[in-house]
Amino acid sequence: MRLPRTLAHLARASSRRIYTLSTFDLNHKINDCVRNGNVNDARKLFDEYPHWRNTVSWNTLINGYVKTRQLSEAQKLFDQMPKRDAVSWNTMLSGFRDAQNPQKAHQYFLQMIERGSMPDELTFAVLISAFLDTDFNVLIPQLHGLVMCLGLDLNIYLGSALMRGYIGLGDRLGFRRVFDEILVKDVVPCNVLILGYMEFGLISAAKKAFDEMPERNAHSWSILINGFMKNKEVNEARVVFDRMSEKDVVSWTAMMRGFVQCEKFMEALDLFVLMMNSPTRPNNYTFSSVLDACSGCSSLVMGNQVHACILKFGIPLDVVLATSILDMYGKCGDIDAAFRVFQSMSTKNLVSWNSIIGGYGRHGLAYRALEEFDRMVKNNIIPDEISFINVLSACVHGGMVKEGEERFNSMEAKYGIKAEMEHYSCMVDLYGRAGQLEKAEEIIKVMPFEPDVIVWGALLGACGLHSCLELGETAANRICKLEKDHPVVYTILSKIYGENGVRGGVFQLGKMIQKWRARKQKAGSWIESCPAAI
DNA sequence: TTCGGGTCTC
Repeated sequence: MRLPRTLAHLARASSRRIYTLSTFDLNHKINDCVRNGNVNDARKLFDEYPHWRNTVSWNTLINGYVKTRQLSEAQKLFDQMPKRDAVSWNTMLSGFRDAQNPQKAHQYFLQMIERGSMPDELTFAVLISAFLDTDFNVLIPQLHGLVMCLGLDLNIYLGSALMRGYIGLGDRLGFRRVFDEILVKDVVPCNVLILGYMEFGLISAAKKAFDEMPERNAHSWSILINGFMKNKEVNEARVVFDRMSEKDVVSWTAMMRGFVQCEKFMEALDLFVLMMNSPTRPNNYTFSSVLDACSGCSSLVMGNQVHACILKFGIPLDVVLATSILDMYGKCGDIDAAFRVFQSMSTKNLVSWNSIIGGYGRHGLAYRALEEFDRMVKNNIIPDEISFINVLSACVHGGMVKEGEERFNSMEAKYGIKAEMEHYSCMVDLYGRAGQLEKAEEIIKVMPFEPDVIVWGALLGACGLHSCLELGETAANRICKLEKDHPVVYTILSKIYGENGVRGGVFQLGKMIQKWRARKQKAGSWIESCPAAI
């Protein structure tokens, strides 16, 4: 028997109704899983109901993979999608941005246009943020032009990203023009305005912008503090910090970090103690800065306490924090502890290896430093210019001239790394200390830059060590031309004059010291802090 | 369903 016509209609209508409801439900459920970080559950739902999927389901799941850093899974899904919209492309772009892969972001953007998807404001916001601080940042003004051609709005997302783009390019006018052209502003572009002014050293403009803000949030205060610190205005930063009614972990950390950057290590540690007595709890960022402060004043006692504190708080030891700890031990004189931390790390990156190599070098264990360098290369980590600074200075302290020479020559030949001023000054130091002063002089002659104070200082130091009068005077003269009133110059020169029996020279130097009111430079050591730690 | 601004290691 056939169903009456009206009933059949009803059945079809209700099945359609169920169909749309279920797609809505499915997407909500997938989104809930993704928000809770359960991508696998989201995937199960996605696989279970293939007929209910629409583009939103695909996009949501792709976003789940992107957010959990499973880019290859995201890419697989993206390739299988029957129909991609701007959201799909934007999601992939944000994944490449988070993975710091501007090439891929660029490539996908071109594909997006080729395949006829229309980019929107967010596409450009994400793309610009992917290009920030990379070689691709030269494309940002072109993207800006494209935004204008397409007639897109300069909304708060796109506007803030563009402002940051121009800040990165050092384009003060472009940055300011974009701010003025943002149609409806909220607190974020105003914060970026302060950030930019501070970056360009326009402190009073930044202050004015801060004072005139219609509303402020935690970011505004931290940006201001950071800006003052960047411009070495420590006192101004402190005034702002003290004015803050609700200090959060970021503002505390920014303040400590600033003290460390201005080499005010004790102030940083004092602030840490204050923070521990406040309701705010430190995080891994805080501890990185505090450990840096411990290294700065070579206080193993404090360093040990901070390490214990990290364990007590149960802060997860990621690569960055573990590296900070090992670096602290290396700089505070406990190289064994540094190596234990290094060995215990399940993932090590280039910075971790550089840290341990630097630690061994600093302790005069040049062989160990070179061993670790070779072990690093074997582990498929490609050395950078800092690896070589550490390796070469290890050779300097270990007096390993031949090894140092070999490593220096391998830099460009093997790894394509151009030697910088620091590498050349290591070589001058290396030859100089070994008494090969002609070779040291030769390095200065062949280096492709105008030698700086450190290079001449290395040569002068070597001349002091080997009582070389003529070359010592040359080096001292060059240093005085570059930087007046350098106390070490007088100390070493008077030693050279004394040992060469040039009494007139000693007398003249005495007068010069009086004239410049130069004092013998103070020396520092971590030895005094060791016994307390044992 | 994609979303901007503040603190991290050599």
